[in-house]
Amino acid sequence: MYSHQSPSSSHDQPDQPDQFKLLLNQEGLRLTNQRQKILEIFMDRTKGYHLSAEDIYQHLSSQGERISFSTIYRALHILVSLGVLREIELIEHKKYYEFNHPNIAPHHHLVCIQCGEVTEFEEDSIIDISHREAQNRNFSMLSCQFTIYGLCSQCQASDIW
Amino acid sequence: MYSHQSPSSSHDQPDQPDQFKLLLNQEGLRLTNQRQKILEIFMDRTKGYHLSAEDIYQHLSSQGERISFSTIYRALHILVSLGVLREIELIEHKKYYEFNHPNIAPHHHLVCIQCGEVTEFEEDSIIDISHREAQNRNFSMLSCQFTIYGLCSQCQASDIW
DNA sequence: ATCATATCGAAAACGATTTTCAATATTTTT
DNA sequence: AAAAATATTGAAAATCGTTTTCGATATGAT
Repeated sequence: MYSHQSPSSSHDQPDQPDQFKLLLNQEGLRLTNQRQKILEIFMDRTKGYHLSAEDIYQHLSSQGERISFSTIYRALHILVSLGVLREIELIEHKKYYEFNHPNIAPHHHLVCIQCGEVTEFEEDSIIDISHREAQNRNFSMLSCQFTIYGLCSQCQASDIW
Repeated sequence: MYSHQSPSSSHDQPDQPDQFKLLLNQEGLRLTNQRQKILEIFMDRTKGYHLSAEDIYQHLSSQGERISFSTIYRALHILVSLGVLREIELIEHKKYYEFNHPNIAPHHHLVCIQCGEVTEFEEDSIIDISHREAQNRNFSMLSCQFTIYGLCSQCQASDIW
């Protein structure tokens, strides 16, 4: 079981885990051990920006943490609904999640269909276009996804066709 | 080889089925009955622009045609690889196909996440942006997909939240 | 403590798609 | 026109990422 006195209560600095706890509690949800571990992975940018459920499972397993896919998927859904994560589908049939830092501008993706490398780019006009097109049709826009598929320079070089 | 006197040779106007046959034959493939039926659906625009495998199955079934999903999926893949159809993923985990009329400019989609209504729009700057971003990163662009998700005017009205 | 509720993991279910495989159809070769 | 080679078919099983079910467990509130 977890310790009674939260490890963060001894700090002065506002503690991110506590913020997440609050967010979850507001919805009657709990910041469990597993959910905390998942959040830690997203906050550690060295582990990648775009993580799939599989990636998370691998990360935690390699640290010796035992977690089930059901728990991972459930946590991801919750975190998306709370606005903590953003869900994107870079490869068909596979969802990726990224930390939804509110200060970070919305961005779009370039995907290499060979090696799977993902690069981001920002482009304000995309959002402008989206808004304009949505308005033209009396749509209320909720989100948009713009993805460019191609071959990265390395994969272009290694391809002989 | 193919029939000696092609049924279209009596026409002056070039016959589309024969063009498809040619296209397929060039790859050692055959324009079978089932493939022809599928093509007919796409050419009849009153049946919708964006069709899923399920849609095609329903259309053919309602006409009394018997066809299996395996055949539909196989045909769709072939037609995409030949450039006859274009594949898009408007809803997660579900692919739609549209006739890839070469004279029609590339277009993008607005999807109502409530009722599923799909509207198209053209916007040349999307392609321009794609090319620019791809070049910036030494990507060779193969395709891009831009989709705006939101609520259509009707679904906005019927929603009380 | 006790009760209500949230969460967990394992395993089964899902849904769209893909593959396998034996039977059938079409084309090409004789 | 038969035989041989090849492509296509449908039914059923397999995939794959994801979701749900369910009984066991953990947490939070009274």
